[in-house]
Amino acid sequence: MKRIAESTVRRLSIYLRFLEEFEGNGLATISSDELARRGGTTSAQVRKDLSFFGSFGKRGLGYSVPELAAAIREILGLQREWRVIIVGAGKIGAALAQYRGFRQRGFRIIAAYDTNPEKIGRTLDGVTVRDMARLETDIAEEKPDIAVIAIPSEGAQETLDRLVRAGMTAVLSFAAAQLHAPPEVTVKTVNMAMELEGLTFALTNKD
Amino acid sequence: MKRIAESTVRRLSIYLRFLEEFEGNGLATISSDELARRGGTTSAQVRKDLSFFGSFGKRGLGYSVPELAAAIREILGLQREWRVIIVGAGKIGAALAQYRGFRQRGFRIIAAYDTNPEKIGRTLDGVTVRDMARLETDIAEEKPDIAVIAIPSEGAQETLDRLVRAGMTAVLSFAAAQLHAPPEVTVKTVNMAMELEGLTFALTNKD
DNA sequence: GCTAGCTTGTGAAGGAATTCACAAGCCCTC
DNA sequence: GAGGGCTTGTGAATTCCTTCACAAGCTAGC
Repeated sequence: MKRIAESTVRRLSIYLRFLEEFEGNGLATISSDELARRGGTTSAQVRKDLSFFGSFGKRGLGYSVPELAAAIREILGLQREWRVIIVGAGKIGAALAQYRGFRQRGFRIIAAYDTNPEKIGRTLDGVTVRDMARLETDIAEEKPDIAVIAIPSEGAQETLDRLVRAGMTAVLSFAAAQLHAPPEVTVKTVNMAMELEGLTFALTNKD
Repeated sequence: MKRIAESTVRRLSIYLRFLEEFEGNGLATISSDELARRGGTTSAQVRKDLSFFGSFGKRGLGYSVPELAAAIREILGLQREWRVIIVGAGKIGAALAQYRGFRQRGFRIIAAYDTNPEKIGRTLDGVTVRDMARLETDIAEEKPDIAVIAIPSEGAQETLDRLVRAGMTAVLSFAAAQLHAPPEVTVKTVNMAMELEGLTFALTNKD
C-alpha cells in the first residue's frame, strides 16, 4: 500500500466520529459534502482520503453511513480490542484512567504504573496502580499493545527507552519533551505547551 | 508578514525548549545542526524556520543560546503574561490547574468554571472554581486571553459559542469533537482519541 | 592581515498534500 | 427505458512545505 499521510489518518478519525453520531440518529446515507462541512474540510478532500483505501460510495447517492463507519473502523484497526498501560498515576494518568472515550472505542486499560509507594496498590477508576519495578516483567507476560506516558518530561525519554527495550511499539506521550525512538516504534506526543504557544503566536501576530 | 506554517510554529516551540535547557547548562552557542538533531529535524529546516523572522545566527559560529531563546520567546509572544480560564473542573481541568509547565511559561490561570454545585467554591491547586453562570460577566470584567475547554464533547460546541460571543479569541479544547468558530478565533484541539487511532492505524498497517 | 575551517541564510529544486474539474455512474421520475 | 439531477472517484493543476546546495561571512590561528 502507498504511504498514507498522517493528516489523512487524522481526518478519517474525525469522519468516523460524525458517522457514529449519524448512525445513532438512524441516518442512512451521507454525502462527502456534508461530511466535509462537519469536519471542516472540503468534499474533494474527503473523497481523496477515502480513495486511498478503496471505493465506498455510490455515485449520485453518497455513502451508506453504517458501511462507511465500518470501513473506517477497519482501516483504523478499531474492530479489535487494544490493551493499554498507563505509566504514571498522577493527575494526568488519573484523568486518562477515567476517560470514557477510551473504553468506548475499544481501548482497555489493563494497568497503571507508578514509583510512589503511596499510590501503588490503589486503584484509579478500576485500574490498579502497580509498582513501576514490575514494568518489564508485566509487559513480557501481558503483552499490552499501547503504552501511555503520563509522567513529567524529565523522566520521559528514559521511560520510553525502557518501554521500547521491553518490546512496546506504540506509545502515546503527554510529556512536554521531544522523544526519540527507533523507527519501528510509533510515538505520538500530545504537547500542551506547544498548543498553547500556537495560540499565543496567533494572538501576538494578528494582522 | 508572510504567512507562517503551523509546522514552523510548532518547531519553534520545540527549539525553545532545548534552548532553555542549554541556557540552564550555561552553554553559550549552538549550531542549527545540533538543534536539529535534538528536535528530530534537519539543520536546513531549522535555519529556514528562523529565516522567516530574521537573522539570528553568526556564520561560522552558530546561534547565541540566550539571544536565540529570547528571539523565539518574542516571536511566540511569551515575553508577557497570558491570562487563562479553564472551563470544566473535572479530572482534566484539575490536571491542567496543577500542570507546572503552565505557570512556568507565563500562563496564569485566573479561574476555573463548572456547573456542578459541589465543585463551585472549591479550589484546584489554588484556582477557584466559579459558577459557570458567571462566565460572560467575568470575561467582560477580567478579559482573559485564553480559554481552555475541559468538558465532555457533547457540550463543547455550545461552550465554545458562549466563549466566542463573550469575546474570547483563543481557545484550547480537550474535547474529542470537531469545533467550529469564526475565522478570527483561533481554536486548537487536543484530541486524544485521534492520537490513539493514529497509533492503532500504525499498528494495524505495519508493512 | 591572510588563510583554513565552519556555519549561516537563502534562492532553487524537489516532494507532498490539497484543490480543481470533469467523466462515470447511480437513482428517480415520467 | 430514457433523461435529468446528483454525487462519486480520480488524473491534472496548484499550492504548500521541505530539502538541496552554495555563496557569504564569521572566527581563530599563525
